[in-house]
Amino acid sequence: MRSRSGGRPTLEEVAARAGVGRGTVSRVINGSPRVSDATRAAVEAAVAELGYVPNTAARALAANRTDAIALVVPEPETRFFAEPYFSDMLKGVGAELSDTEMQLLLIFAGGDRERRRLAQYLAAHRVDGVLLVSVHADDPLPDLLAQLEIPAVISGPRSAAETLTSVDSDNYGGGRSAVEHLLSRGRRKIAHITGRLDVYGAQRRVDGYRDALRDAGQEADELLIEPGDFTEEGGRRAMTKLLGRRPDLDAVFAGSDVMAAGARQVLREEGRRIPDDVALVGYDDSAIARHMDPPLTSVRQPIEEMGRRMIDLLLGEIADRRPAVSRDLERRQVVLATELVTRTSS
Amino acid sequence: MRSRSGGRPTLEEVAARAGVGRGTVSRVINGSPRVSDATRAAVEAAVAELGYVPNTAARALAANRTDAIALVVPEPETRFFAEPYFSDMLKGVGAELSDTEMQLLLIFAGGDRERRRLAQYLAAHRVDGVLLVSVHADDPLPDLLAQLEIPAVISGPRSAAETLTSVDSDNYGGGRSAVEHLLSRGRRKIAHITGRLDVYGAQRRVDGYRDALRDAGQEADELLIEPGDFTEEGGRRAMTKLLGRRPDLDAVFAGSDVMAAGARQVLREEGRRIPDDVALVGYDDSAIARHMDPPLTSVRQPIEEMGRRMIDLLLGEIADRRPAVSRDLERRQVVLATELVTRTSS
DNA sequence: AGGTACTGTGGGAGCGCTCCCACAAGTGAT
DNA sequence: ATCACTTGTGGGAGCGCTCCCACAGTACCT
Repeated sequence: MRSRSGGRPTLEEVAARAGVGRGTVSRVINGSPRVSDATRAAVEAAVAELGYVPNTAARALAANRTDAIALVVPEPETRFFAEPYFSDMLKGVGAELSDTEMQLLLIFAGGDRERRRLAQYLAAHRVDGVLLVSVHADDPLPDLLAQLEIPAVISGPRSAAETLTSVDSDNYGGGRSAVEHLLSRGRRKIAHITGRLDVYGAQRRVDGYRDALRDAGQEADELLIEPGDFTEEGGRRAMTKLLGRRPDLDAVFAGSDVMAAGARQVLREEGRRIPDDVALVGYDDSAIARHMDPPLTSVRQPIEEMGRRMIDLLLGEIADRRPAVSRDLERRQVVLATELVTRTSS
Repeated sequence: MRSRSGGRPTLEEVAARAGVGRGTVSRVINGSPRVSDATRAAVEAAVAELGYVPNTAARALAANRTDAIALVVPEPETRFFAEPYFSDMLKGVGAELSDTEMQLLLIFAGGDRERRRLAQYLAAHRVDGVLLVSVHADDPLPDLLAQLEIPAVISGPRSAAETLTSVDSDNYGGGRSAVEHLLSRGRRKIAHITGRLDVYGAQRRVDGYRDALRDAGQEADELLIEPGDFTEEGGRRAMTKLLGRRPDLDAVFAGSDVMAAGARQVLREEGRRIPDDVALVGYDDSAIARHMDPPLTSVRQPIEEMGRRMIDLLLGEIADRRPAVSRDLERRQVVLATELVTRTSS
């Protein structure tokens, strides 16, 4: 029961089979309401009998869309797998996309070469939209996307003046809550190991740290702030420096769980007990936090939820752009609340 | 300097600009040798001036190919991120693909729902070929691919009678080498925690284990063999059973590092020293093996290399099929050597 | 009765390529 | 000079859809 030339059945063949025109079949396939029930049933029967599956290439050509979006990770694969952040986000993205026709592509653009390939790829408009995660302040990718007029949503704005639609967690509030928690536990000399400061979110956590101290009538002591780089080794280095400068510190707020793990090692080596001598708070509430000894108090970001919201917004942008509708510039910056998960390290 | 209607430039426009015909531009774009140097230069100049990028959809429609291949993972995302196996394979795949026009899609098909979506996807011929990893014995996916006549390469054949092109590491040899190593260290009561036995590779490791013992004049003791499931918890369970049945065992060969980690915990709890009382050997040589205490002797599989070979073979199959050339059925089952990495656990 | 509106349908035009046939021009043997 | 190739080139046809215009049919107003 195969069609002409042994190939896959076409719209036209379905139309012939159902005794209707091409347009009608197209309408049924695309769920247009302007089809009578009887006709719809006839077409659906023909589709089933022939095992018809639309030709995506033809559709893409005619409709000028691809029904695909890309999750672009401007990091090497290794990093992607190492950080649970991405896995959680992917879960949210996948979930939100699962009742859609959209196909998700995962594109790594760590090196220069991959960068160039990606630029070509985007220039060819091979995707309808882009999800951008983990972007640094000076990354030109967002501007390229804007120039190509490709709908895009960024996770973590590059700055307060981000022009792209973005979804973020409340890094400022997260930083505040960590410090407020430590203050409430009676800590007074609270150090902060920051993330990479060219990441806006890390910057905001520092702001939260500062303001929480200020609101408690305590000006931040610059010697208690040491920049890290989100790695374990960076956490170790920062902790060592902090202990050298302020041996009397009684708490550490690290900008990520991984850095907290590094800090913990140094504290142990120096004979400081956690939390008795020094309280420790991390950020991300990743698996590391739960398995650390002692279990780590950490600021949880709703990463999966962020993934879902990003898809929401992106699909919205894509839909908006289709009939060249006016775009509302409000509510393009979504910020989700964080939550402090208290464990025995503080 | 943009083309008609503000859209992207088309082949036709490039042709006009270069003062040649459409066919000629197409030949240049596709690297046909049948173009004079002067013409080629003119076309390339026009392409550069207009910033021409071919429309993939149109090409796909006209040429009946997609220039995309899928890496299908019949597991939930979680598993994918948890096991370093996938990350290494992806690295090899990416590397081998990087000087190609092929786009790689990553598709997870853990649940039933995803399965059905994937089937639709494949039926629509949205990829030119498929890479299949981690397939169980009773998985219908390979047959679906065969039926749809989609080129595919499988990592780890389903059985000795695998019909699909496959790339595998020498599981049999790996199992042998682990046991031979333990024998050479003077161990005589060597237990084996197997992987999931519906995975052909796990089965083969058992075969290697058995044959190595037999060749040493020692028949395998069935009470020393306990099936696991590749998880840490499974390793614990199996180890507990083995110790119960054969408290005098002096070595354990685990079918994966993760299971070895589980076994190690139980051995510790039972007060057995590693390697003094019980020698331990794992499989995969993953990060776990290096970081274990004591560092774990393990059988290394060249996973990245496997990824590269899979792409090689797949691209070959795709190319072969294009002009309906006869296919050679030899060398369709590639087996790569494993290597025992000796550390202090044995 | 005529008008106006809406609903459902058919099919032409066209999306931007590749494939392939036709053909001009050049090359070398006869 | 003729023929037979080869090389380089132009452009028609067609890939399988979507978009949209045209139009028949029906419904409901004047």
